[in-house]
Amino acid sequence: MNAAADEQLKQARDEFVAQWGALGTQWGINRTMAQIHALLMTAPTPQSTDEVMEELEISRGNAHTNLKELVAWGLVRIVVKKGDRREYFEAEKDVWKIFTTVARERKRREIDPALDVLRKCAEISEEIDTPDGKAFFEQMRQLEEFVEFASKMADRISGMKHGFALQMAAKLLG
Amino acid sequence: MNAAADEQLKQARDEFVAQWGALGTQWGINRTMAQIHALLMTAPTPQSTDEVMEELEISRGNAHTNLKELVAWGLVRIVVKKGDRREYFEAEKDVWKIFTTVARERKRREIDPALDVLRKCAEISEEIDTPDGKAFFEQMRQLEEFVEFASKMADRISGMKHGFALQMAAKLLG
DNA sequence: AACAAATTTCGGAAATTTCTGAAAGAACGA
DNA sequence: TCGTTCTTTCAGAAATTTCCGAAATTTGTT
Repeated sequence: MNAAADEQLKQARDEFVAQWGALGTQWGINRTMAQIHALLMTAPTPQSTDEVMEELEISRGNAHTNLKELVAWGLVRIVVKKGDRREYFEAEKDVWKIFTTVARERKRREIDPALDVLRKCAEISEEIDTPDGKAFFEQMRQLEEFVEFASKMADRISGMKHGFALQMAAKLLG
Repeated sequence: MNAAADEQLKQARDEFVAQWGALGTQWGINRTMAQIHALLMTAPTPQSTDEVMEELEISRGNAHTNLKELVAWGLVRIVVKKGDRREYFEAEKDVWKIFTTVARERKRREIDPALDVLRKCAEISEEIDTPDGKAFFEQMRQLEEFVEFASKMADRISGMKHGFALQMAAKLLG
């Protein structure tokens, strides 16, 4: 039978989960969350909290917190099976959807707060009537302008359908 | 006199440095590094290690390590003044250059390693001849394809001149 | 060479983040 | 209502990251 194949697959998935977790750290998201994401992206069926705990050898609290965090990001859905009170978790597998979701979320968490800071600093420095003051204001204004631009681009791109994005990219890369 | 204006400017800069530092944490880079970057981006002249230490109230070791890290990123240049043995540090202030530098560096640190992982996982799963094995391989392949695409886009965009990027963006946003 | 001034390194401390394990809180059925 | 099963929360422990301070090294001067 294909017990050998199953074993190989398990090894490959374990490798992916471990490495994806390590990458997650590099990206500023926590290892467990990245591991769970990798696990669910490659799971043939939705997984329960207990299955995730067992697979990754982590505590219930840890599994729970990170699963819910992934749900909050919009990368994972909760699935309920009838006749079963447990929640099961299923990851979005479409790469373009994953990308747009992450882009939207990172915009919200990284770009928007930066804009707030820059606007505030531009505002409080606008009136300073010295050369250094003007230079500071100008720097804030330029940063603000750029981040605003980035914000709009992020909205645009993450609103695109895959096909359209590809088409645009082809023009860019070709 | 403009002692009042100077005081206002100092407050505005301090605000920017503090907030930019806090944002840095969100972005997965360390607070001090982000603070130094903010400080240098808004400094009228290149600053010495001692000036940075004093301004941010941090140790010499910390200042040194993070200054050199910023230099390694390519966001800060070392400047030498004649008749002075000290090194001074000056940040790139052009927002487009900052952006392309960060884009290149993040590609190198985040995208390229992910590609390696995905290629390896695709390779070791290619031969697995079961439905789940094929599904796993296919998922790896799709992720790989997408990340490769992202990699090329990053190269393209970070190689652009500001004017050209704006032009392209106008088409996208307009 | 001897000294002074600056840079670099690094062991351990401090701060922050992440995780565990257990208790508390819901949801549901009997 | 009571018991069972699953979910959620959270205080303290563990792990990781960041930082300090001081010693070691390098660079340049006399």
